[in-house]
Amino acid sequence: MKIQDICTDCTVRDEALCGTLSEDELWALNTIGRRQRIARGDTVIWAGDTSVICANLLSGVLKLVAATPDGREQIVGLLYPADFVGQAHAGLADFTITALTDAELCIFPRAAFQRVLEDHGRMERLLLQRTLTALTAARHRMLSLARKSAEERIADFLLEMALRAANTGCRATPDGPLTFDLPLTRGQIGDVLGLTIETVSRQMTRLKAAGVIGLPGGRAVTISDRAALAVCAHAA
Amino acid sequence: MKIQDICTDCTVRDEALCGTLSEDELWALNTIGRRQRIARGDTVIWAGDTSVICANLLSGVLKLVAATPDGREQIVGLLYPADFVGQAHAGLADFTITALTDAELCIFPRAAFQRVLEDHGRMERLLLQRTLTALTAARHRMLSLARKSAEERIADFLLEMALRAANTGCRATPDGPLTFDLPLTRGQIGDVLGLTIETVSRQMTRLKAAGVIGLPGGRAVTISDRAALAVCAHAA
DNA sequence: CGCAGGCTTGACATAAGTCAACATGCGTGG
DNA sequence: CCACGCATGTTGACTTATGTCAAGCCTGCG
Repeated sequence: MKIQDICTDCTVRDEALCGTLSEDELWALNTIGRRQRIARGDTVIWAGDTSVICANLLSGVLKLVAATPDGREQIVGLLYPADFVGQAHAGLADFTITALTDAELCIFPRAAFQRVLEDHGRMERLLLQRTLTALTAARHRMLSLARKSAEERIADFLLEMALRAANTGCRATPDGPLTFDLPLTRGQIGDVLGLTIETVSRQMTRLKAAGVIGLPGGRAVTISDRAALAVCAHAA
Repeated sequence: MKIQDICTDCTVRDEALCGTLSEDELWALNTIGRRQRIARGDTVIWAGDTSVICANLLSGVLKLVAATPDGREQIVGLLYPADFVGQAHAGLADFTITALTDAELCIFPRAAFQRVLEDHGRMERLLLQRTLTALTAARHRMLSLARKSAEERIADFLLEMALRAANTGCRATPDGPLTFDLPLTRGQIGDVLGLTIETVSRQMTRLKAAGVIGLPGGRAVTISDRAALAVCAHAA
C-alpha cells in the first residue's frame, strides 16, 4: 500500500498523534498501519483482556466503560476522531471500549508502534500531553459526579457538546442559537453523567421549559441562551 | 551542595522519577534541586496560578482539590512520597494542591527539569507511565463516585489504605488483622469519596458494629475481616 | 402497518444530605 | 498537672434529590 493510500487522504492527519511526523517519518507508521471499520455497538477492547489494540480513531465515537461486577456501568471517557485508542504499552486493558456509532480505526501492531514512539520523542511527548489532558478532564468530571446536581451536570454536558459541535465545522453565530445533534442517547448521557435516563430526560425538559434550550426532535438540541445555560451549570 | 547531601540520603531515591537515572545523570538534577519543608495546611499550588511548581514529594501527604465557584470541594487525587508534584510543562495549574500533613519537597526550576526530561527518554517514559496509572485510578474513582453506595466506597477506601499501609513497612500477617493510621480526617475522607463527614462516620460505625473493622481510637483502623470488607466493597 | 428502541411522564421509595446537639480527645497555658 | 477550649468525631431527627417501577408515547424502519 502506498503512503497516499493510507495517510495522505487521512481525515485526521493533522490532529492525530501522527501529525507530528514528517512525510518521511510517516512511512514508518504507514507500513504497519491498517484501516478497519467497526459497527455501532461493536466492542473493540474488553476490560481484562491482555491483547490490546493500538490505534487512531479516524471517524465515529467510542465509549470507555467501567463497570461493577453486578453490572452497574459508568462511561469514564469518550473518544472522538484523531484520539488515540488503546494502550501504547502492554498490559491488561482497564476498561471496555465500545463503538457508539459506526467507526473507523487505523490499527497498529503494538510492538512496531512502540518502536516508532521511542524513535520519535516528539510523538511520545505529544502522547504524554494528551494523557495529561485526559487526566485533568477525568478529575474535573470527578468533581461533577461527586458534587454537582443533576441540572448542573446536564448543563455542563450540553455546553461541552456545543463547544465540540462548534469546533467540528458546524459554523454559527458565536453567541446566537446553535443547533446540533448529540452523538449519544439519553441513556448514554446518563451513563456519562452518573444519572438515570429518567433524570436526564426530566432535566432536559426542565431546561426546555425554562427557555434555555430547545429540543427540535430526534437527537437535536438548540442552545437558545448560552449565558443562562452557563448559569445553570454553576449554580443549580 | 554535594550529591551526597541531596540525593544519596534521599528516602524516596529508588521510587521517584529520578530512580531511573544513573549516579552520573543524577548530577544534572541534583545541581538544580532544593529541598523545602512545608507545614500541614500549607497550599503548594493554587488552581489558576501560572507559576507552577515542579517537584518530588519526599515525605508527607498532599491533596489535589477541585472546587466549584460556590465552594463545594472534591479531592481528586492524593500524593504520597516519591510522587511527582506539579506540571512538567508550563500552563495554568488545574487544581489546588495542599499539604494534609507536614511534608518535604524536592523542588526543581521547571526549565531545567524539562531539559533533563527531554535528555532522558527513560525518565519521560516513566512519567508517562505514572500519568497513565493516575488516569486509570481517576477513572475507577469516577465509577465509585457515580455508581457506588456509601458503604461500598468506604470499604473500597479502607482496603486501598490498608494496602498502602501494608506496603509502607508496617509488616503484619498477610491475611490476619492489620492495624494502621489513616492519614486523613473523616472530613477529608468524605472529600475523597464524595460523601459528607456524617455519612463517613455512620458507615464506619456500621462496619465496626458488623465486626468487619475495629476503631481502636484516634485515626487508627483495624481490618479484622478483610474478606468481609471486600464483600462490602462490591455489593452493599 | 406494526414493531422496537428510545423517550417522556407520573407516583412512590430511599440513600444520603442537612441541621443540630453532644461527646471525645488533644494541646496549650495557667 | 490540671483545666479549658477547639477541632474532630458521633449520633439523632428530618428533608430532599435522585433512583425505581410502571405506563404510555413518539419515530423511524422493515
